[in-house]
Amino acid sequence: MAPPLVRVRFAPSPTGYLHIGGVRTALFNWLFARHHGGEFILRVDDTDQARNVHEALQPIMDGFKWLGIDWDEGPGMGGPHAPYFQSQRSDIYAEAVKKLLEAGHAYRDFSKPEEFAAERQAAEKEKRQFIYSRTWMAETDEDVKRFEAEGRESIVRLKMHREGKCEFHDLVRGDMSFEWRGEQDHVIQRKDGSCLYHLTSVVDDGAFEISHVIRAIEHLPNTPRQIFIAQSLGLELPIYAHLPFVAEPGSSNKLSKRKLDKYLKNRDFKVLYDHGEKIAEQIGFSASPETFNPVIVDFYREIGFLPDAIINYLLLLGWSLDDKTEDFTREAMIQDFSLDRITKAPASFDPQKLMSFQSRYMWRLDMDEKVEMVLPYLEKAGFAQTPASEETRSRVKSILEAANERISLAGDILDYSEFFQADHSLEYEEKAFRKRLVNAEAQRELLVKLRNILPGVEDFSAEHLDQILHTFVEEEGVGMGMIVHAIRVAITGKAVGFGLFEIMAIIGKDACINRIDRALKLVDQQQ
RNA sequence: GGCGCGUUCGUCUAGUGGUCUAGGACGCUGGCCUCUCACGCCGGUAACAGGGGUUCGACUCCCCUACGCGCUACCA
Repeated sequence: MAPPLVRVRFAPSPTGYLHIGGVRTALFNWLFARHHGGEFILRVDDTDQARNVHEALQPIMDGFKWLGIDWDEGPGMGGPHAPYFQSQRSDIYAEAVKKLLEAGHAYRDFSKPEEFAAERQAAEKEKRQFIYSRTWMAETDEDVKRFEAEGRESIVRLKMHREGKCEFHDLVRGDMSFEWRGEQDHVIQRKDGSCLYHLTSVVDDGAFEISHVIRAIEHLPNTPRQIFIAQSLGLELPIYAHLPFVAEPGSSNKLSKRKLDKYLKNRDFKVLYDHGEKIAEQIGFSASPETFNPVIVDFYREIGFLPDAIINYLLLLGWSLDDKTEDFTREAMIQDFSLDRITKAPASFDPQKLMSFQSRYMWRLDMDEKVEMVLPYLEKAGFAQTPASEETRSRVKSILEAANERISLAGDILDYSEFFQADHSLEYEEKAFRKRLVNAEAQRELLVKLRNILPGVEDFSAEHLDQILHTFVEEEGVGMGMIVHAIRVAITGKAVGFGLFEIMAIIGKDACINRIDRALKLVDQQQ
């Protein structure tokens, strides 16, 4: 059976984390494949990895799975072109090098690193373009013997064209043209026999029958040398599409994991990070910058983001359908995606806009889904048993209904810990306590009066409490504001929150009374 | 240095020679709603990097400059 017309790949290095920019690249590949009914392949670029590949790959695969980006071939999936780890494909690369050597498109180079470097430096000093003299190029067996007799060791270099142009069409950039003479005789094989990126990448793209290479723009200048390799090997050229990179918030520098400290100086970025850190602290997650960092996908999963929100946001980072559509379901984005609507300029990562997608997606969730999302946070923070009791679930549901748009991240449920704390251990915000109770004698008196009618309230529902409170203020001849704040602070410890009647109903009659009594007692003690 | 890519509101973007006194979204902001906060609603702010062409007409085409970024590795 003929392979499908579209086969694309994403080739991560096993670094131990999934970078948000990488996700965007993978997403575009994935969408392109799904749109065309093609295949998306994951290949592991581990040619240069000393570390434990399996361990370093797991977070990347977990990240993709969480985001709903699935691959048709690759680690964990197998496929007709296995293995999908470059570290296990050395023989294939060695074979390709041999072929290149035999055809005269590559040569053994016996230069010593310092000799080569000296040539380069000389060129730089004279401000002329460096082109290797090929002094130590060995093309015959005699050459090899001679150089080896000198005790030299060899690597393999590409014997690049030195005239003419490399022309190709890029689906995002248009027609591209590079002078061949601008290319170096790149090394493709080290003296220990291991091969370098350009070689392995091209060989695998060929072997996997990759139809379209969709990757970040930093690879654009690499394309001529890769085309050279592919042509020299007699491979069919893939179609290229180079994506703009994802930039730092408010800058055109490429987003990098290493610069967290710097990003934290950006206000919006810091807000996001602090929001996450607050949640992480409460669930006892140790926030190491290696994994807990807004350029890494794990960060978002840990604090309760929705994969769909992240994907939707990333989709619009360098791509748009028209001048207004912003919300895309998976089906819609697969349906509408096309490479020709990709932007050419770098797109900077905007934490605020990401957050606005997240909020919208969160609000739209069904109540049951929301409860399930939020429960693990309460469990980790010690506010609920695992598994949560029916009582806890129904309380959580009430809170979520009342809190409504106030919860954007699943971890935000921890902002409402007052509903899970014991009456005697509730903490009061000092400022609110002073303003609404200690320094508010009239309000306090009203609070005492109200407290005394609460025991007689049979129906403690929000609707009924609404009535009771309104009747109360009417009879007292005061505004609602005179009583609401005092109650809120007394029973939640906080100055702000959602509707007071809902709060009272959720906390319940006994607890409300207990908390009011306790608050009043604390006021006495302070005076 | 050489080569390449890019440049519309603070940010993501729409715009492919006249419909652009440049549209949408996020943000910011004024007001309304209101028991606080949030939501919601109504309104506001704000951009074609600069200079030359081409053209009756340029955000759109060409050239130059500036700025940013990338490649120029026995990294990927």
